[in-house]
Amino acid sequence: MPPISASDRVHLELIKTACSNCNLRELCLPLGLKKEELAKFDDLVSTRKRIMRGDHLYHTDQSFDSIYAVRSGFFKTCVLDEAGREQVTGLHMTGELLGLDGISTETHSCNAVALVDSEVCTIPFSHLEDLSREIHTLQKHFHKVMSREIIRDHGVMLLLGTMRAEERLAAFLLNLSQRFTARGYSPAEFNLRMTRVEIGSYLGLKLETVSRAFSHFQESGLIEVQHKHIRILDIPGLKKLMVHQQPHNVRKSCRRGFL
Amino acid sequence: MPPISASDRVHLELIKTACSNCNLRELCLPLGLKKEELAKFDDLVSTRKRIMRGDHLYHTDQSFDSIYAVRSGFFKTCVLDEAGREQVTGLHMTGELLGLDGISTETHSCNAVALVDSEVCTIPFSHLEDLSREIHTLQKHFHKVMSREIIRDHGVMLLLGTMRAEERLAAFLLNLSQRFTARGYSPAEFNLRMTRVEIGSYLGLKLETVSRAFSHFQESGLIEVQHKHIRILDIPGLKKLMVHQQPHNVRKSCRRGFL
DNA sequence: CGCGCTGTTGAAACTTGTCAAAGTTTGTGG
DNA sequence: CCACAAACTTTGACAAGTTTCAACAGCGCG
Repeated sequence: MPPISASDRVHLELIKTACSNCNLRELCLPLGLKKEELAKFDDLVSTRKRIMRGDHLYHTDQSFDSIYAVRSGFFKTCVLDEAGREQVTGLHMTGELLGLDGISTETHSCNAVALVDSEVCTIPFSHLEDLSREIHTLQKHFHKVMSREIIRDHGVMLLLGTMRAEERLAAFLLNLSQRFTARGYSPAEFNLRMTRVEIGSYLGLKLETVSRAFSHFQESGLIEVQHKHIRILDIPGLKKLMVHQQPHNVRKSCRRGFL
Repeated sequence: MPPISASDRVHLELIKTACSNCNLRELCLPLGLKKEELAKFDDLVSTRKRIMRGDHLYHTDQSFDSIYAVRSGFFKTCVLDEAGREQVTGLHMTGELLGLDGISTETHSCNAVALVDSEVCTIPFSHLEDLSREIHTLQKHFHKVMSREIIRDHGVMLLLGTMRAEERLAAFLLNLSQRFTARGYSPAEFNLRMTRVEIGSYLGLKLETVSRAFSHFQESGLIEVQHKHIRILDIPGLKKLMVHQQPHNVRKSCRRGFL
């Protein structure tokens, strides 16, 4: 929690808060807006917020009024059950939207935690609804974003429901790789921002299993692991793992992509 | 596939298609609409469709233009991976919306299959978007429905990621019970519309495991099973299973509900 | 009436989880 | 800037849970 200097910084950065000159425009909510529409959108997204590593952007049961776009950094969202078991439901990087879970009950139903020092743009939801009644494109795009989240969730269900440990980790790495690529980073080399426990929680595995799978991938020459730093050496090899590794239930037609 | 009589039936039923006198109004999309708004909504939802048991309402890769409200019957949605493994992503009963997955890419990303003879109301999506720009309440409610779907998905992830077989089945039965109750049916007694394979696919288990869990619940006096007919004898007992059955990782605070 | 589909049950195999110990990294405070 | 503690990771051995394989029972349909 930065105490005094924070407000200074916020002032400084308000200048850049305008979506119209944000380099994430193409990944983020204002995608496809015309110049004058974008100007209206700029008014909507007026505040930016800094979240320090380990801090919550919001908690379960906290009242909902805004969604957030990740401006920089990395977040996890997770739910807890009655027994205190945690399930990581998503890992969110720049340009992605957080908080959609809160719309339904006007109360957040998961926790959003920064995995590194991060910044988010706050989008007051009722304003977004107002504006999306005006701007066709915005309405459409927002619906698509929500729908995309549902599709992503289905991919995770497929992963959790049908894949074995190493397939899950392969799918996870390929998915990260693809998302880093979309953001202009290397597809093959990146730093994990989360711990083995968190990866395990996302993939429905224990940390030891995750660790063993990493080690095994390394032995197989598929990747190089050094703690949180990953270099993927053989993308096709990882992909093959996902299709071939299962024992013997090859049926029917083949369809959807992973994750 | 009903060949000739179908069109007759459709005619007959068009009379009742109006949402304004549909008894599912309170569960379905037009929830909360005023009288005159409801009239507009009636125009939107003009066609109803019959889907016979085992038939698809839509397929993966089919182009998207409408969402559907289940008027009667029971559906599953499922995704297939490259290897042909199926994951059931949802089981949908009356009043629930199908097809939200298609909004994102304007192509469906899962299969929707009727588990019994069913009827759906077709809601052309672009019309829905038009109307929800006019009718505030509709816009808000639609967003809530999508958000609720995301929350449901998180619950399934929690189930798949953290629960053991019997906990999953207990959660599943309690969830069904609750949804039947919301529709005015008995909380304790119902017929499963899906096979053990489908239950297993939804819960990330093999059919044998599902079968064994059913048998075990019966031995424990928690339920009575006769093929697809289920009678729940001990709801609190099932709930206890979900919290107590895990070995020994009780930590932290407790929060979210199941499924 | 029998064939196929669905469901049940048992035994063995396999995958992942659990427990434990030791090694590594990171962050903090001196 | 180093040292130490805490957090994280790796690895092994063993246990537990789930899947696999197989055989059989029940129901429904032609």
